[in-house]
Amino acid sequence: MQRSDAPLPEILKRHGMRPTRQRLALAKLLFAGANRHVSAENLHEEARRAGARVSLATVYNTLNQFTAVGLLREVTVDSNRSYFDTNTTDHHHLYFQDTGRLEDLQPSAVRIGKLPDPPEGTTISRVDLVIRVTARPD
Amino acid sequence: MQRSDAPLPEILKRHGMRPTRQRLALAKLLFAGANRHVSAENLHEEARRAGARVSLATVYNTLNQFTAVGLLREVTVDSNRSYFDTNTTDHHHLYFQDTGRLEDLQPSAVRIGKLPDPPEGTTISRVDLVIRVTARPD
DNA sequence: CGCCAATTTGGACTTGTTCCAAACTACGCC
DNA sequence: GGCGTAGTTTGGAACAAGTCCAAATTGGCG
Repeated sequence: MQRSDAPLPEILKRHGMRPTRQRLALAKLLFAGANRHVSAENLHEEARRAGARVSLATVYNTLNQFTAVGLLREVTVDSNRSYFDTNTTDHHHLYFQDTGRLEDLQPSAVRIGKLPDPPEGTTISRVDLVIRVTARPD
Repeated sequence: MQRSDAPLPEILKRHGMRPTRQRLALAKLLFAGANRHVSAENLHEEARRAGARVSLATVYNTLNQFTAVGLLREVTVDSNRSYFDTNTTDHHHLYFQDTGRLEDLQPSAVRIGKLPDPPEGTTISRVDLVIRVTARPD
């Protein structure tokens, strides 16, 4: 399930970024397969294991850039680590508090029946819903 | 709008904590008035201004203890700072991305029409919904 | 090919939070 | 009311995530 049929270098250029070796390696990990949720450390480690020479600083830079241009979305579920989601379409999350695992929910799994109007002078930029679950005790 | 009619020392004891000078001072700031959202730094600064001699470490300890016994709830809206909410009843949040301000929503302001069943072996511990707003551009 | 702006990088730095061992204190007991 | 002790507080060290920076590298255009 590829995000787009365009080759990765094209996608990067289209968003005003040079297709460097590092960015391509990270983009490949992020976008080649199914949707994913990654942290910086997490992706860095994976890139190294895959043989890519990428510094942690570059992983941070790249994740932030990808997020800025809309290729990724940042998900805030844990106050001491950032997660990035390759699924930028409208959807919500399931968070396993015990393991830190984060999963997408089908958009159809949740229906929000009513929302307040945003305060005067503001617009809603996003509505995030997170279902936190723990192992059932027994 | 006080949380409970019991005096603060009683509330602390009831939760297995000694009513120390520091905890009382912080509890007073947190629970004496309307519901609030605080960060550790934030509350520490306020306590000092109010003349309480409390170390930052104690503020962290206290916030964590209060949260553990259910006097506070942690709200995750910003991945590099923890917020604590004195309102522990069921409700959702409005977050002003520009200013970092966090507000409670009336429980009635949001209706969640449908939720998925939790995965086998897990139970839902909490459902958090955050409406993120920004200043309307113009 | 060669140049220059964009990018990458290691390491220093910052910020939020926890840890720790020593000093302090609430409180039950006599 | 003093005492003893377990619970608490504290400053500072330690930690972890993330950003900054100046130097080195590299992609892309002429």
